[in-house]
Amino acid sequence: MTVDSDQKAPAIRDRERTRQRILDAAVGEFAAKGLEGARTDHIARLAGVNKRMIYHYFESKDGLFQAVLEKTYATIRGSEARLQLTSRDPVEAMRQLVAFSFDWFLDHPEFIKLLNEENLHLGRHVRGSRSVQSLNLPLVDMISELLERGHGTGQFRGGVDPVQLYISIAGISYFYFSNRHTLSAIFNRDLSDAGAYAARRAHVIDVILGFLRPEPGS
Amino acid sequence: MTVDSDQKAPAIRDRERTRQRILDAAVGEFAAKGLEGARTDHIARLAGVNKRMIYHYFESKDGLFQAVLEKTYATIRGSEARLQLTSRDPVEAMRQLVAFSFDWFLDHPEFIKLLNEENLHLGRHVRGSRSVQSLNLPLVDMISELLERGHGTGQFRGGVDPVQLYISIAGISYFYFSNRHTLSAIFNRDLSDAGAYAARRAHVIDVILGFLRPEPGS
DNA sequence: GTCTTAAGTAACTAACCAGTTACTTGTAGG
DNA sequence: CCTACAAGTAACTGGTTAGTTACTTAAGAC
Repeated sequence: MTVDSDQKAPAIRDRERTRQRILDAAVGEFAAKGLEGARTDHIARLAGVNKRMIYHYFESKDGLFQAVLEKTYATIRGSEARLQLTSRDPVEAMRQLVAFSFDWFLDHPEFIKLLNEENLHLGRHVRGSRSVQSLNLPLVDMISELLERGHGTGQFRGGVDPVQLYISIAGISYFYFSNRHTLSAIFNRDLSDAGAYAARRAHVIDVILGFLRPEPGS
Repeated sequence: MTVDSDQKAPAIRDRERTRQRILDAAVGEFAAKGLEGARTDHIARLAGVNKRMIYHYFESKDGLFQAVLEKTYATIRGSEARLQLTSRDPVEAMRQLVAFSFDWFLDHPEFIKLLNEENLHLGRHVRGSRSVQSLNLPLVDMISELLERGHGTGQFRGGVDPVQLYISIAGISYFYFSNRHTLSAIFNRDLSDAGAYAARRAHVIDVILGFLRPEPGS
């Protein structure tokens, strides 16, 4: 009877690996089914791990969901921090920033699903998380810097609150993706194909840059 | 033994009333707990109706959820149709339209919750609903008319797709409300008080009207 | 080597919940 | 009046599921 016969493979014990496998499986399951819809048995099976391990490492289903949120936030904040706005021109740099935000949602549908779910639950996991709240916000800092510099050169209007603008940049893309299914049904038009994405991307950039144009008088 | 003793009240049989009571209770329950989180027993108890009646009138939990969505959409479409843009000036009228959209989300938090839930489920109830798809879209028509008229007077830029603009107007407000809880945690700032609402409302109007200003050259 | 601790397992349970069954009762039409 | 049918009820069921128990086993410290 060798190790690779039909016997169970010898259990390799690796704290970090097991934790990571559970987390990866949970992201998909929670994004697809929501917090109540997700099944811990299914997550364990996907992760190739005994269900008991979820409770060993994350205490509860809610604990696991919180860990998933923390991981997701850490990932996007990391990418934001690494974002190099290659152009020194504020208008071009802002265009890149808005495009980055749009593309992130396009490439990370699970991010949207998880945030929706968390907000349906009134943000109780995020509120309980030191980790999420301690992450800094690279995009808001970049927006501040660009607004100031662009206003200095006369390319942007003044008096724009960077946090409001951040929410607008995120929201104008986010809503399209998060509500794609109901919007598609209402407009009887598939908003999920490449052509629709390209059109939306161009529009979103137009709106933000159009808004930021300086007042005629100033 | 009179009717108002501790005996059960005589069952009044009223198809429409019972249906309506179930529907009203279900809106609250689904908005608060989501599709999986909602409990049919709880809906029945809230409605003061036997649980069997849910299945009598709506066939299944999913059927009830679909009916709730249909009711919700019918309500907003009705309000949109009754919207009187009092100003003949396109800029003023657009301001009113954007404000209407913002205020609707503010006054109807359940609308946002239900749409989020439906999109988490890939819009399967909306897709199965003839009723939702047959509703026309008064706001899109109004936006079209305003865009055209405003471009004619030189107050608006040209070449704006009314459907894209509709999605932007909705999204820029919607995201703020739907993601209020996570945003509040991230910014460590309460976005749910009256002052925050007023600031957001002003910003949203600014963004849309700022975008719509005509190109300097044209 | 052995011993302690943490990783891992299989089987279980208590609670829950969507949907059903088998029934009673109010009411509108003739 | 009475009867046919729809409205309404109480109690139940079968399947599911988060979380637990009682246990075994790998691996690092000394």
